[in-house]
Amino acid sequence: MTGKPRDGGRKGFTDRELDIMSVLWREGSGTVAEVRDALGGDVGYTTVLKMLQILEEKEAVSHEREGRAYRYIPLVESVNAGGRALRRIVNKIFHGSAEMLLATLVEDRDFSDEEIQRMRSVLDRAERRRDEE
Amino acid sequence: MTGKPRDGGRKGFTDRELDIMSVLWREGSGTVAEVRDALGGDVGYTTVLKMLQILEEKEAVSHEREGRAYRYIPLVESVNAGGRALRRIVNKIFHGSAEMLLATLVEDRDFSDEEIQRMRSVLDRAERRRDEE
DNA sequence: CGTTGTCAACGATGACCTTCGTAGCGATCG
DNA sequence: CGATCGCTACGAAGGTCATCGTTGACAACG
Repeated sequence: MTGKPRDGGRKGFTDRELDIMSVLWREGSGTVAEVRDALGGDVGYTTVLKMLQILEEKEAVSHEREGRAYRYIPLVESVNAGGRALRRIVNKIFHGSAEMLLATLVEDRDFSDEEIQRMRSVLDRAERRRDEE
Repeated sequence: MTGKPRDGGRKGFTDRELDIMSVLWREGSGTVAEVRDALGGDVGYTTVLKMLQILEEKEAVSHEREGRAYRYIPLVESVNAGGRALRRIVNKIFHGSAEMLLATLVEDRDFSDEEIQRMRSVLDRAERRRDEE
């Protein structure tokens, strides 16, 4: 009857936590009020504050004083969080097949030619990187 | 002080739930004992049963009798769950950029030439699908 | 027929998530 | 100066998650 241990660091974000991290990644940093505004203002001020304090306890963000308020700064990088999340999905849902993942992604949404071209370039770069070593 | 409502259907899976759904997707179906074995046997029988009952309550699986036991069958398809999870990630972490997502994916792991070729084919198909309509 | 083993149902437990109410503190306004 | 405002700190409330103990059925073994 243990429940899960508090994630002292490293794993994943819950929905609300991800909402908040998303704002910080996009803006670079944010005070409580700024984050709350970016979320549309439909959550209470103290709720956002509490989430930020919990995220700090998990070492996902830190803060520095700015006037009377705190400015919160992400410590975890979005690319790292994204890599973890993608690994989880490709393993648990697509049985390790990146091809199936990509197929699901492109079928899910209509991408422009430019987007598809850029994705192709990503694959080209990956291949070139492979070849030259 | 509300907490989140129990997800009566549709959204996402928690870690353990995903472990279990992953087994059912891979095997097609499973009894409690089969799922438990597939997970490595390091969780209690009643834990697995309970999770399956919760998943059934969420309408992610159903069951039919098989001898004295129940056989659980996934109702949610992996591709749908994958699509939802990918949308969440691309929006919240990669700010809507599928290119960034793909770049993170291919940098995270070393793919073989065959895998990269297959991913390229996925993009080709997507483009062809776009052109012919 | 009693013991043993497999199985589903139920309830409890402990940790966490998300939401706020309330309080305290300093600055600003009137 | 007193009221108010913006801010952080504290803690509680109600819900989920993940785990399992216990119970009761039922069948198979000896």
